[in-house]
Amino acid sequence: MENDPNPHDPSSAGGGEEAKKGLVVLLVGAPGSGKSTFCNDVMAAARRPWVRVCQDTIANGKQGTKSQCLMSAAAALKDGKSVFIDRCNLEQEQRADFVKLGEAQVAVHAVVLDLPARLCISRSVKRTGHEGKLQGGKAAAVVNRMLQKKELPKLSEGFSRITFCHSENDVKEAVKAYNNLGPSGNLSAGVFGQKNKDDKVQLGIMRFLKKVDKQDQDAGKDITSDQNLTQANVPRQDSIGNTFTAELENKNEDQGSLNDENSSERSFVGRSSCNDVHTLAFPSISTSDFQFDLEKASDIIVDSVSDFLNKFDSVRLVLVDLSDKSKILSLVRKKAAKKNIESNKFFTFVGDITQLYTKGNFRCNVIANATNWRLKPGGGGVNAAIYRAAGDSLEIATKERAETLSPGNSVVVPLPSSSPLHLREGVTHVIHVLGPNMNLQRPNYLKNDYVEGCKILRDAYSSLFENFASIFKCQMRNESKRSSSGISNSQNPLKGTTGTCFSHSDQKIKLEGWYDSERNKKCKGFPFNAAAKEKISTPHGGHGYAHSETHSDVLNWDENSSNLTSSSNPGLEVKEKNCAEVSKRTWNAWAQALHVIALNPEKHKDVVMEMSDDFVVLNDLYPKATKHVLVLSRLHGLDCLVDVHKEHLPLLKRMHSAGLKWAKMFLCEDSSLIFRLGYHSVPSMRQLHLHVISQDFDSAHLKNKKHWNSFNTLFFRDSADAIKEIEKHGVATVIEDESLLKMELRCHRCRSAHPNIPRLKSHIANCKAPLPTHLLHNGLLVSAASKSVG
DNA sequence: GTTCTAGAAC
DNA sequence: GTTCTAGAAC
Repeated sequence: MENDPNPHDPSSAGGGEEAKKGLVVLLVGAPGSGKSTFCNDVMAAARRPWVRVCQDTIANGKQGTKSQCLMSAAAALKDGKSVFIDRCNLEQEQRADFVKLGEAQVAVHAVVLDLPARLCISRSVKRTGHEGKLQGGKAAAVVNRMLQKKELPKLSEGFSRITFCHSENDVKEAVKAYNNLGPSGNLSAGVFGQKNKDDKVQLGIMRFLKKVDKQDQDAGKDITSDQNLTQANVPRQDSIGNTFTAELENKNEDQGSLNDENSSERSFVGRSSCNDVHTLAFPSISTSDFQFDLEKASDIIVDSVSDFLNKFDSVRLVLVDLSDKSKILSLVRKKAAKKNIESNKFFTFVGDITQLYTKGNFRCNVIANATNWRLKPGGGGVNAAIYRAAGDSLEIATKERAETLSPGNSVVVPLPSSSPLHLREGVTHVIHVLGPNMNLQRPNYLKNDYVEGCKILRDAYSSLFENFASIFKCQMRNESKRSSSGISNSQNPLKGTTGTCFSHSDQKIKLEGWYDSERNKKCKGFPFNAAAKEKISTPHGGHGYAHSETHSDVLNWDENSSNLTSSSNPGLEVKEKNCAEVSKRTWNAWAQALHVIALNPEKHKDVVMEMSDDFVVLNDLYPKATKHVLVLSRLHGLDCLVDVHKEHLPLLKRMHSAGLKWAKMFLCEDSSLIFRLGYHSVPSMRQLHLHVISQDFDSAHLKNKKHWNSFNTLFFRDSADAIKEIEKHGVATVIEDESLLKMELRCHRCRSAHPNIPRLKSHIANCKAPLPTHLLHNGLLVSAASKSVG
């Protein structure tokens, strides 16, 4: 091979030892962007041997495959030549294997021919005799479709140099640079010529959100035009551009551009479409007048926000500060980025919390007030500003609910519709919250006791967020009762928590009355005292979400009875009914397959990998990941998780251990795998079965939204959590809301949203973000590093 | 659970 | 024209 000069290469004779150092240059551009012309122009007057690898001609002049291109390129490199990869390379996934050609021995460059779409289309439409047979009318549609998928290359993909060309002149300059490159020379590393990298990204999310005018999608338009976008779709952008600073730019620097789409969504949503999303704006608690340490406070904010957002979808939290030089905002931004907090759900905002809508065009239906223990107006800062802006009605409404507040607590006050803050800003509730005080001039001074201080600050944020949740939970329940069609998924922020009305404010606070009469009737009967403790073993009455385990210790929920459920809870009534339906459910013939195997495993030795008296292990017939096995209970009558009670705990633990053992065995074969063990809330197949599934989700059998969401929403109940809950309450919380299966498609690592399964799959194949902290920290994953779970 | 397919979306 | 989803049938 080494002595087989490539016929495409005019200078394949090679050079001395130095000339053996090749270079890989990936051209990136739509059809018609001039990739082949670029290669030809460089090669016509090159000072080093080049090979052009073109997929359209690689198979004896005909269209070939990607692997043929890879082989041809590798051979040329081995021969000491430099290689142009002349294919569109518009998506990261398409580029990845070519980048690997470098293997640290050879520099890999990208030249991006990012010319106007209109120009590419007109060239493609006009040309005849194109190598890839892409010409004429068909070309316009193809170019447009390809450009929609465009992901601009990043250095983090493995390129040492990226040159962006936006005009014919830029192209000429780039040709010249590569022309002049001597046999042993190299061009300096870095990104050159990039402009306005968000152009396409904004378009992407606009399309995703179906906000782009139909005509903009027509073939002849320059779809990268920023002007079109803003004029057509983002009215009033100017009025808010200066104040809205939802900027977590450092987040996931090395992830694919779809994550960038998420960043765009963050600001887009903030501008115009958060009216229908429950949004809480809150100031930093205790860091101003109460002089709490900013570093510690920012850690607590980020942790609390992260915990909360893990529990709910379609809700937003906004940390607000008046100053654009705010230290707390910048600390939180930095830490939120580091923690991979979902950037479309958590924002920072520079501005006046009482004028978010009128000055910032940013609608928040709930705002938090960092108040004083007497819940009185005045003092200064946020408290004074909110009382002033809300008028007397806030003071009156507050008095009706509570007289005082102790540190670490909060109280919800519905804002009368006559309040200027309600009328003008659309704020429906104010949540007063009191944090720890480190200022000796103020009451409850903690004398620099940061152990106690941090605990109280965590409690304060937990209480604040729980109270925020209680507002939309009660509203939703009411809506769902009013509407026979139920709650649409897009507006349902619940991630499956058991519906409860709760408050974390002081005992004397009046809890009824802040929601409307119908809800009131339902919620009034809810026990707020220790009596509820006895009812915790009520079937399906456990807490809603595994994360609350940690909170419950801190907040002593049993004492407050705030998150307990009982049969008087409307959310629970619905739930119990559903559970009854599930247990009585009839199973179709196709759903009996596992049941049949469980009862007679010896007749299915072809599929059964391990057999014991009470379970069998088998490969999932349609695995949704590289490794996906089922640990199948053999107990008759135990069909799904809602059937499981305390007496089944030994069985559940044995199944868990078996699952763990198989995961560890797979890890010995491939240490890069990571496993999760759990149950589907509502299984499709009869007979209790535990899924042991690797988190790559790399499988052709993973085909639709239901497949994805059944493993990546609260529909999937981690085995370790289920066991803990059954130990504690006698039953496991089961999220029977099937709308979970219809949720938007989000990457299980970085939480970026994707419009369809193929796009999601190509993203997850490359996403390097860590798995969610609640899985990592609660021992719910089995990896080579941990090799343990639960 | 899967397969098939009409029709929507691109 | 191709891709993708979602609902029906099994």
